[in-house]
Amino acid sequence: MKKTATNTDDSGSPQGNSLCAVCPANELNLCHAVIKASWEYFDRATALLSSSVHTVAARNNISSPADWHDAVPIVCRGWAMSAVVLPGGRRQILSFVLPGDIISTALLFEPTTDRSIVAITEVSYRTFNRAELQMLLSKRPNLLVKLSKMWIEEMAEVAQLAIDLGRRSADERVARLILKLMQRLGMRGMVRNRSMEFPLRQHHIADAMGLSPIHVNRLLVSFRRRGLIEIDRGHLTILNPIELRRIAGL
Amino acid sequence: MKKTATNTDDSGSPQGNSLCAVCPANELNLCHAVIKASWEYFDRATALLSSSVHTVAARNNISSPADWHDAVPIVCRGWAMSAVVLPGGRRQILSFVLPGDIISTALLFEPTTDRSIVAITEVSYRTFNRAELQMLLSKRPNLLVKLSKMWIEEMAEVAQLAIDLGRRSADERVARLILKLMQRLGMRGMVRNRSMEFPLRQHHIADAMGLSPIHVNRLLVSFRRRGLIEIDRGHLTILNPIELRRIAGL
DNA sequence: CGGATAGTTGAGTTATCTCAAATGCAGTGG
DNA sequence: CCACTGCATTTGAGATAACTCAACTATCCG
Repeated sequence: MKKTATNTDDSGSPQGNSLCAVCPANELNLCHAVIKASWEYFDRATALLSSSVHTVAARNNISSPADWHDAVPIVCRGWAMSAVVLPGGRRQILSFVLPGDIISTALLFEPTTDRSIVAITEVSYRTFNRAELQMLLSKRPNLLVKLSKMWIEEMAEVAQLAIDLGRRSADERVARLILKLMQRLGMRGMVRNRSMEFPLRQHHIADAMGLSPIHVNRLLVSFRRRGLIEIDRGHLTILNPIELRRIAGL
Repeated sequence: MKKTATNTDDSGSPQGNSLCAVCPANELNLCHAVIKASWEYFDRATALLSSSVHTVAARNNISSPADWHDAVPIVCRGWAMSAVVLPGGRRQILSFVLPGDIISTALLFEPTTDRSIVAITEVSYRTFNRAELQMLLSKRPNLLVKLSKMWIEEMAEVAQLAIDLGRRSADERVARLILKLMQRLGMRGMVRNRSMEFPLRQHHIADAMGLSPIHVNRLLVSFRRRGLIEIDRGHLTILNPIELRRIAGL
């Protein structure tokens, strides 16, 4: 657990090729944390906070349901997932955590969570002291408004998941997942030519969308045969966005 | 839209047989709002707020996705549901709103929501002025902590729904729904002898649990045949809680 | 009585799952 | 360089949970 004293990288706007204030240059390829409006504020503010950086190998746990967190973790690099494990080996992935995402907004207020956070790729994340963050929140009412928006958005995403799982077909779900991920990565400037990094295994898609991995396989094969997408060496390209959106019901 | 000026019913503690500070005696059979810790505070505070009472007949909309809300509604009496309608007539119920529930925590901060709120029974609800409520929040840091807990709980419920829909069998889901509703009503003192008011139609259960109404029917018939529950004239009784919990996976 | 809403039951269909086995691929160690 | 292991993907075959359609019954309410 290396600890960096204070973040000295507070160089200007986070857009374009500038680096994220949350992550020093040598740790981060792109700046993502800005994608949510709220983060503009955090970005400026976090330079004043103490934080520490951690790296976790693919497949390793970042946090378990029992763990106690005195710090709030934010992902700088890599993909993670937030999931719940049920008896019988069943698992439901509740969200994929992309660079710039706070791992769970609830951790801003509570030191524990009932979810497992697992790294999908190698993940670097930075943790901030909760007490300091809360202090910051109480001092700046603006921040609170932004936080509430962030929270509402997080809630809307889980609700959307419930809707997908409850009332949409397998095709629809998988198409939506792909489109959503591309949209989220797009906001981070991590999409080029409708192509994105795609480290998910088929069983991740299955556990996220409430399907069996075998069925996910057949769906993906079918999507490829129909010329909708292409998956190649960890990258996914959308070949026919119009048709894919139609299937997704958008 | 009748409007009552100020709530004059601020009589003592909300426990026991006393009446809820939020709802005057003649509108409410029992006091429920206290079940969440946060409401203890609201109860005392809301006597100072202006509010108005509305009544809506069963099946009628309380709010539509497009509606603009300057006020935050809280249910005093009756059951409602919060749902999203999809193309193709599909519908996902995201939560049942019971007496004492704020209709959606998000409405504290945002004037619109993407959900339909529909009365299941006749519903009385009271709306509070958002600006005043927010003022109150900013003045009392304690309230904010309570609010965050409330919010985390709401998030956990939606997440639990997603888990149920994604990774649990139909039996499991329906058993869990029944147990959860009884637990929630129990906290409000609305359960006697494992029996509760149960105004849900089978299609409500279906839309909440991502099933077809016919399948729900067969499940309920089977539950009854197995001596697990009894449904009679709008009341549901759990006859064999141990077995029902086993099916629910608890 | 009639009309609306809800519940029940049967029969047949289908989306999705489970089990099983084959293939490919990437890393490891001799 | 090869055998070996671990993981992911693919494909087949059969099972089943849940769905759809359709008809019948019950209940409520004006």
